[in-house]
Amino acid sequence: MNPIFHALFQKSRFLTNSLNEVLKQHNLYSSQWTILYCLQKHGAMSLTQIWKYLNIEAPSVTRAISRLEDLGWVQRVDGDDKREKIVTLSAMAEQRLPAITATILAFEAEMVGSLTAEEQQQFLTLLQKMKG
Amino acid sequence: MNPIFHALFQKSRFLTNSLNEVLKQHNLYSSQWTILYCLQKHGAMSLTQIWKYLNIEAPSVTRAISRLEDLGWVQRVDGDDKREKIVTLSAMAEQRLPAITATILAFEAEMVGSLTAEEQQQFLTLLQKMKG
DNA sequence: AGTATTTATTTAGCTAGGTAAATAATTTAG
DNA sequence: CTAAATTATTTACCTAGCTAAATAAATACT
Repeated sequence: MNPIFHALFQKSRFLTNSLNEVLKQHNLYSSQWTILYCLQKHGAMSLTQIWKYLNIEAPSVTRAISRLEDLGWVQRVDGDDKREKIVTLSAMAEQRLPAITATILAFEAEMVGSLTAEEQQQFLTLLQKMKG
Repeated sequence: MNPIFHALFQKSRFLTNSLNEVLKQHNLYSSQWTILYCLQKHGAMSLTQIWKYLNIEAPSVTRAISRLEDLGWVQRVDGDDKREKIVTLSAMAEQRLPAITATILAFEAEMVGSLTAEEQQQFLTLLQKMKG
């Protein structure tokens, strides 16, 4: 396997695992946090808006939202267009998200901390220059 | 989410999906190919050698090997140490792997082709410089 | 207005990773 | 030499992505 791909996949797995480790204290998984963060940033969103924004498929979002709803982090309500479901953060989520965001920011800072700001920018540029 | 992480996860997903697409013509999934490639490169390996080398957990390898065995790509034989199972490529795998490797190399070359050799090296260096 | 097409969501089922715990064989300690 | 600890693999079950197909509502066509 091309060493670039190998390293990229390894790093991706390592980072999600580490993120999950950090999120354990908040009883969350990384993909759940991704959705909560998205809702916090954009306000109420339909499922379609969420999966298009996160660039994952609809069924993955349906499942994640169902779980988050069971756990009390979000609510699903019918939209004016009765086909769509609008997802909103619960009061519990609004209350807890600041602390969670703080731990995430600390984690992210630590992870990329070994790179200078310039190197981080360089890395992003190269990543985006790759095909896809 | 930190844009570096976001971009890295997106790219990782995009690449595995693309790889799966390319491997469809050989009736393989990317993780299966990873193991076949590993065996081709190193010869017979025990399960433990495989999961340590690929840096994934043992149960993931057990499952993948079972599937590959069902499909006739590998055999599992008892080692001298009766606890361990040695995995070897089947004749079918030996016969087909060169063609598969060729399509993979073409795919990889296309994917990183938008970067110069120097940029590729730079990218790898930055990736490895990141924590983990 | 009534039918056909599109769109939003869900369901079912697949690969692919993870942890925790069970089992079986080997090695180590007393 | 036997009991305890370690090691290799497997099993069970979780998240997390995917595709294909089902369902229900809205829109477009004639």
